[in-house]
Amino acid sequence: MSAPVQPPSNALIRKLEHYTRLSEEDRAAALGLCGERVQRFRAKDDLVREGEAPRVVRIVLDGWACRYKYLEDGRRQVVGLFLPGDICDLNVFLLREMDHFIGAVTSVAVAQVTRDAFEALTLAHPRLLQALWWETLVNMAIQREWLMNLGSRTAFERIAHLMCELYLRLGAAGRTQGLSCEWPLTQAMIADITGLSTVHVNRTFQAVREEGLVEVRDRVLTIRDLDALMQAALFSPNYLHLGQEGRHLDANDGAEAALTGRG
Amino acid sequence: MSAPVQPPSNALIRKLEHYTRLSEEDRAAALGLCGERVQRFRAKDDLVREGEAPRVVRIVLDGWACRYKYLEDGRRQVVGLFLPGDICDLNVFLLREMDHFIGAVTSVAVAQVTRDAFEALTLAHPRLLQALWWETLVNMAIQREWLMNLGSRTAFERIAHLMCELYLRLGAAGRTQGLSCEWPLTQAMIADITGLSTVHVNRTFQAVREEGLVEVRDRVLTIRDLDALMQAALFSPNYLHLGQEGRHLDANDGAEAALTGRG
DNA sequence: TGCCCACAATAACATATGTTGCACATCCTT
DNA sequence: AAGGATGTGCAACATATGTTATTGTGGGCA
Repeated sequence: MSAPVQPPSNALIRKLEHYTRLSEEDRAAALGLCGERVQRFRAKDDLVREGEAPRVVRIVLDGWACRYKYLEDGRRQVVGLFLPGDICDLNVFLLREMDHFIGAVTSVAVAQVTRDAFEALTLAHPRLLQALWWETLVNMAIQREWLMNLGSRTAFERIAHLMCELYLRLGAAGRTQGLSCEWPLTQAMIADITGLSTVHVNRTFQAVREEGLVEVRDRVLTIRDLDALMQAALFSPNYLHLGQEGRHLDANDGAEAALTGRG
Repeated sequence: MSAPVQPPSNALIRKLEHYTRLSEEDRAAALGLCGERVQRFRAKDDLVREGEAPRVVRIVLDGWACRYKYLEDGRRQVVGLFLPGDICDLNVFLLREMDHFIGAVTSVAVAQVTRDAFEALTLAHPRLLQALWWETLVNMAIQREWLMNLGSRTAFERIAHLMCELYLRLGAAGRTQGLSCEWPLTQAMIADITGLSTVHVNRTFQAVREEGLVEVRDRVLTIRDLDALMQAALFSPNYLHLGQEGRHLDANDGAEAALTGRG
């Protein structure tokens, strides 16, 4: 119905090629997935609601989304962020009902792949399926690192760590420019991600800026000292599993270069 | 070499049948997986170390294990618990190196399935593979709920929630008796799971007991009032995705009955 | 028998983070 | 131009949780 979105370069493919080199056909197949039933949502709308029966696999083409849950008394926790190229859940349709919400952080475009379409495509392209499995494993690793964040890091470290992670993840999807990337997160949102109060996020966010580590202006984050930021966050990029092979080497791309910095 | 372990009833199969009814052949195939290269570890030994290249899929047959990570300065966080019947990571071998440790909590027996064996078996038994995918999705849901715990719940709620979760997970694996289950966790361990200090775990653990919600003696947890415990924890079992169909209905099994209690 | 070690318990105190409440921009709508 | 919504900044104060240190207990082991 609506015309498929063509992001500057396809974020999913770009990301998957951090894991493996895809053949021309695999790339075409991946592009096919991204062209399935593209739908747009406005910021703050829900793509998926708790209790629904999952029917499709969603791929974020553009914009940011998040997973979140509520406690009975209204406390809200964001338990995951989707950036361009991220897949909401391979094979979700095996579950009877969703245990959480997925909401749009910014306006987003998502491809919605039916079970049949998904199975047909991956059956024909085992290498692509393997790459999607890798994506799943990396997502699980990111969840684990978020547990580290909430369980063991201070407020300052959590916020700095979030910045490092998002910057590198966006870099892997080809969505950074030098040391800058979009930063659409409000402080209330950061509070729900980091498990802090908005007031404390405000205090701490300022501290990160005052240390000269980052700048934020017009919804754009610019990292002033990536090394220092990573150190302050106790950030180690290994959990992102962005290998060396098959990388796009943009002269201009700080995010990818940073990966070699530390083990 | 060593004789395959035969737990009272196979925890993996028992758990998978909460999702789907397996055919005789599927069950035999699952048992085959559990018989692969069985190895035993003593409590506190590591099964897997950070930085290693993952070669096999591990299935916990008996005993408890955990995933954990360190921050550079030594802070430790447990980011997951493996109970009997749990699978360490489907397809881990797609990753170049482990980003965390897996350690034995108690003495454990694990099956170690090579990539080839795994692929051969699941190729022949698509329904089993689907059940294993379900297992993976549930593990991701559990991770999300742990994020809720660390990000949004108080110390009291975290500990109560952990008890509810482990009791129900053990129940799904056929490892509970009435309202009791094994409880091998030291308070230091609980601290690393819940992101609290040992001192505060001690205080809070006592509070949970003094509220009359649970009792612990000789490494056995007995829940005195499951409903009240769940309420105090803001616990909702939906994220465990233990459906109604295909259940083993043991008269004696409080854990399964509890699932119907709330949505 | 005696020593050591792991684990639980407690006390006194320190502090990171939460809460309440308000002020002040900016931006959009009417 | 007014009004509301949304997001940031800030102050004063409250408290949940962390820290350090010590004690007691039981089990394993020489």
